[in-house]
Amino acid sequence: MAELRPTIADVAARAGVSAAAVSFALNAKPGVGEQTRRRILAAAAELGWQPSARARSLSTRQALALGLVAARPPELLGADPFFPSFIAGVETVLWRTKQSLVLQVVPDAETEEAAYRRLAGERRVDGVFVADLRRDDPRIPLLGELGIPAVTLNRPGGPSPFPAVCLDDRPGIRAAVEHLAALGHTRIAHVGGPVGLLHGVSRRLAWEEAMSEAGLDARACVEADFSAASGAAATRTLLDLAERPTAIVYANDLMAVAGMSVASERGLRLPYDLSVTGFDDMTLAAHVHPALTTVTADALEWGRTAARLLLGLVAGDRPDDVELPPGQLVLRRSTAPPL
Amino acid sequence: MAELRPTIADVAARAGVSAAAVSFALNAKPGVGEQTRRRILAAAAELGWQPSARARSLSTRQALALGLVAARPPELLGADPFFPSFIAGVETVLWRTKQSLVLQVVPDAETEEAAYRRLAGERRVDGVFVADLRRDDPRIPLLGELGIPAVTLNRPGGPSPFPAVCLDDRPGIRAAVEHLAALGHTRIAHVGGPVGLLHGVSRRLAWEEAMSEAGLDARACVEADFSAASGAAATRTLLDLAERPTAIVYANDLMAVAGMSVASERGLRLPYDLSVTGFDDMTLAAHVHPALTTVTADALEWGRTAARLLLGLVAGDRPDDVELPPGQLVLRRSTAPPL
DNA sequence: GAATGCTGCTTAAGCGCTTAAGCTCGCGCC
DNA sequence: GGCGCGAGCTTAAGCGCTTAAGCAGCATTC
Repeated sequence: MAELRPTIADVAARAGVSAAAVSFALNAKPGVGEQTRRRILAAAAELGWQPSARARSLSTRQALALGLVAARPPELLGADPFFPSFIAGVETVLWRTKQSLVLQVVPDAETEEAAYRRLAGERRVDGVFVADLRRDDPRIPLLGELGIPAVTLNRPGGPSPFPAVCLDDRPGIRAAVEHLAALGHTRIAHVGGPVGLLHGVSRRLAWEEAMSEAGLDARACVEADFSAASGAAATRTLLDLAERPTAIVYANDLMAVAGMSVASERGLRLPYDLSVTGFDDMTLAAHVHPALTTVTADALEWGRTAARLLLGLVAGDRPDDVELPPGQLVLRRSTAPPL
Repeated sequence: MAELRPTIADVAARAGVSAAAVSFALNAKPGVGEQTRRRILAAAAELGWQPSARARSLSTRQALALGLVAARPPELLGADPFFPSFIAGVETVLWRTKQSLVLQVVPDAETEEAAYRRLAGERRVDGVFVADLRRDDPRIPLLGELGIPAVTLNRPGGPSPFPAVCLDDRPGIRAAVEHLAALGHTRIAHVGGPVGLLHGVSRRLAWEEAMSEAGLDARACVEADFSAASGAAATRTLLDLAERPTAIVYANDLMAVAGMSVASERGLRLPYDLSVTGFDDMTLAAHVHPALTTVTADALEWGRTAARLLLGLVAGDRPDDVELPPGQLVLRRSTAPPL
């Protein structure tokens, strides 16, 4: 019923040329006269022909696709605004180059490795993005061994053969601490991400540094895992402290929002009894009460840049690392001088 | 430097057989002796050979991939917990079948159409998921014309050649209204999604029906767009009403959380001055203050089921629509009798 | 006027698989 | 002993493109 979709041969026949000529015309290669080229393009349009990506990629040895594997438990994946925005950024550039994004969501780190092996082994993608870097991340050597181009989000701790797109989260955290210190806070706690994750520790270290520079004691720190539940739990721990903090710097917005709720629940009035800062500036941050003072993180731009870099790498460039402008502290209502 | 990856010919040579035999052995087809099969598999393992997905799909005429196009503005994409969870569900089943997911994120409905055309035209995917159905959704005829298998999330309004995976959101909304009415509320407002979206109107209609069944007046309704900002704005409108509602049923959690913040900001004490319900049960819902009474929506399971259905369809089945169990109202602290 | 070079095509091979068809055994059977 | 037959392979074609190499025709060049 539905007739087979046209192939390059059909287009060639209709335009009265060989298949090779069609290919040349389509890819804007020299060797086809202007007249003929137009005739071919017209024929292609009339037949509604689009070259088959599979045939193309078999003969060009390119997948014309990039891969992203997200190793997060499903519930965190849904809550965290990072991936969707990053992906949206990636897509804006892939769209233009007619490439596509192959996404793999896996529950844990073991499956993650298998996912990379598969993506590379089956040659489904020309390159991959590496997010959520861990300490001594096993993916770096793995990808090196698999021989697949990759771009890392931020620089891994050890040596890496891959270019990185970096967004320094330290200035934002420092700014938050400085802001709180300037308001008069002295007991500023931190709820961090997992120390296994590089951006977990980097935010924590930035907090410690800024604290010591401000001459403050940097001991009130709880490790959490970026989830709302863990943020709430960490907040309870901190609020139970004998010397209760008057401000908490959270490593992401999600935990900050959960923490604010815990504080409210305990009858603390925000921001007077407790000041709070987040990180990410997720859209909801501006719409909680009090609106959350946080640090922006342009995941969209991160995605765009990473995509451009990876495409370049795949095309044979030797791109340098790129440093994105660090996030800005945006002041809202969740911070105030301590009572 | 990195030697070329092995092809089926290398494996065949090493095992001392023809390429065809390797193919048979790999795909568990008859016609290869047990001995030989083992020898082939061993050779493949030694070389670390994996069949190239491109070559495979060219010759089998299958992309071995499914497509999902998400047409949402990037900021909403990031905030909404639906897509990530849905995708995670899809992936759990695709992982086993060695298929992959091709994701396209596009900013608007026009680009969306082009995205489907491209996915189908380039034959990058064997089938697509259709989410966020609209009234008289143009994608239904489009996909029919493109001749690509599809599965819709919920049933489109008009006739559709495609099977649907349905999750009825009406019982949840009705339960919310009934719960509020039972608590003694009479002025129960609704903040709905865009009427252009089927699940926007279906939730609204469910609210209206439940209201009229409870003998209540169903006029306090504001259309929003599922975003936090729009939820906040809608809430302001409602709270400005001469006859201020004592309860608001939101069409999703994000708007509900934003609405709660608006109410707090105005000095209303939740849930006493205003009861609130959400929809989706995003993880954050349990961690706001007061914890949000909402309706569960198992996006993960939705993804799993849709993936199975689509794989079946692609394989030539004629699957029936499947009806998922409707979401449950989960009672938390954001609802209470009116003062 | 033959050699040279370009332009604008065509031919043919190849990408790495799948699969229909064919071939070669060894075996049972009459 | 010849025959058919199935099991276990191999051969070869084909999937729909790309691209190196070839070739015809014509304009230049000396």
